[in-house]
Amino acid sequence: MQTIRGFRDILPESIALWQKIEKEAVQLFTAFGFKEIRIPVIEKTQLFARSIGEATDIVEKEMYTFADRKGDLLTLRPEGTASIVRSYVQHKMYASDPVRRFFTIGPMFRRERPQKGRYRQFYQIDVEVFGIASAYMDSQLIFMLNELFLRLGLTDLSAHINSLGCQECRPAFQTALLNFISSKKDQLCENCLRRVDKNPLRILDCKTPSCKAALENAPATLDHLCKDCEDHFNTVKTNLKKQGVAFIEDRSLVRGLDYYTRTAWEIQTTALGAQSAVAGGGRYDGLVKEIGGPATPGIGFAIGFDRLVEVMEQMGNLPEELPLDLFIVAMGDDAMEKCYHWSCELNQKGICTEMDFGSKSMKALMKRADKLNAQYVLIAGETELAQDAVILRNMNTKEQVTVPTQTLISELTRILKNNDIKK
RNA sequence: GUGGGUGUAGCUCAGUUGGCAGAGCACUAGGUUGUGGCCCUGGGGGCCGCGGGUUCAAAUCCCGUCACUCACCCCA
Repeated sequence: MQTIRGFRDILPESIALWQKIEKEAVQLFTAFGFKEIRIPVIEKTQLFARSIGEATDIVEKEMYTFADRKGDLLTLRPEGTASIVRSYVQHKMYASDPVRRFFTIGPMFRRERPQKGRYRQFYQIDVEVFGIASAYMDSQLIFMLNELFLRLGLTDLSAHINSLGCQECRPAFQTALLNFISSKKDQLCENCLRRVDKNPLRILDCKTPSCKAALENAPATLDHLCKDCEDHFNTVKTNLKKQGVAFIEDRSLVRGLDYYTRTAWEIQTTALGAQSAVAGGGRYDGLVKEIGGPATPGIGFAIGFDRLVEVMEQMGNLPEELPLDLFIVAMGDDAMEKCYHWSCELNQKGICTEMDFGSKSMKALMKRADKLNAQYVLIAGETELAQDAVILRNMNTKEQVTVPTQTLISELTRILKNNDIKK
């Protein structure tokens, strides 16, 4: 038996890094006023189809969709935004306070062909803001994301930003784009020809060389922004510049979800082969209304947790494994029983202690202590126990002291708590 | 969905022209009666991915299949 294709176990060896990233993210987001929200991993298919867009790759061919026993069409969430918007609307959060800042962390599912940095179950750290239309929110989110990467020690990432316009300016832009494309149709790939009717914006994002060449001088959303969108985008850029957040204005950045408006961005890396995006986001001012709420601006981003972990692993940026405070070597049945109780008591006091419950030779037990990187070893032998004492060995200095059993716990607590501070 | 690469011990990998299934690391026991790392000696471990075919004989050649992996596509 093994995991199904594209799914994987995250084993204890790599968990420390996941926890470190999660801790930094939660701390930072909390400082910016974000609250955690937890949402289901399954929703009605319709939710994703409506929000992400019927003609997108995600909805057309990547979703895990199935009928439950009653026949309802359900889908394993391919992204987090739709569910959070649904939650915002369902609980009528706009009524008591339309301004909300959320984050959530969890698995997403897309049935794509797996490769480096791409899995069918992958994790996202998701951030969403409702009720704030100002460009200051856009720049603040990008600033916050940038700050997280800095804290994690990531430097060779680049932020790509673009503006996709809004309901006002997009129709005119689409007309201009379609006009341009109609003269280049013979140079477009099959996919793009399909997109002409369904979602022409996506053609700009095509990586096929012939398409890229044909679209070199294609109109960009940036050249067709209405006054409001232009002001908005300028404010975002000005803020970022003043804050020292480096970015690249990328006119071809479109993104594969239909709900984006105005600012869209992506944080890219070269460390993951073809999978360049470590994080991506954008504004979605029409989505809340689309899902049945009042017109409410929204903006958010998602971080590819797995990819972030991989980038950091590649940089060798790994948290140190915590050493074991104490390993207990018990020789004989009487010693075993006494040690068992000491061991549990120390565990209760938060001292990382382990012992072996089998009857092994002392040499084997010492070897195990060494393997576990134990800082101290408590040796409970018959000779010492006969005098109500045990030996405490410092594994680094090889110093050994005899400790009376009466004061054992207090003595160990003292020594090992000091040890903790040193770490 | 399409294409390339790879599947042999827990891990990393050798395996010649088709001829007994191998190494290093890890594990385990001992050398040292009760003291770790280094060293030495022994031991356990294998459906050679799976199924079929060719052959006296297949890890090796052929066909199929599955998995992993990288890339296209798309995205986190």
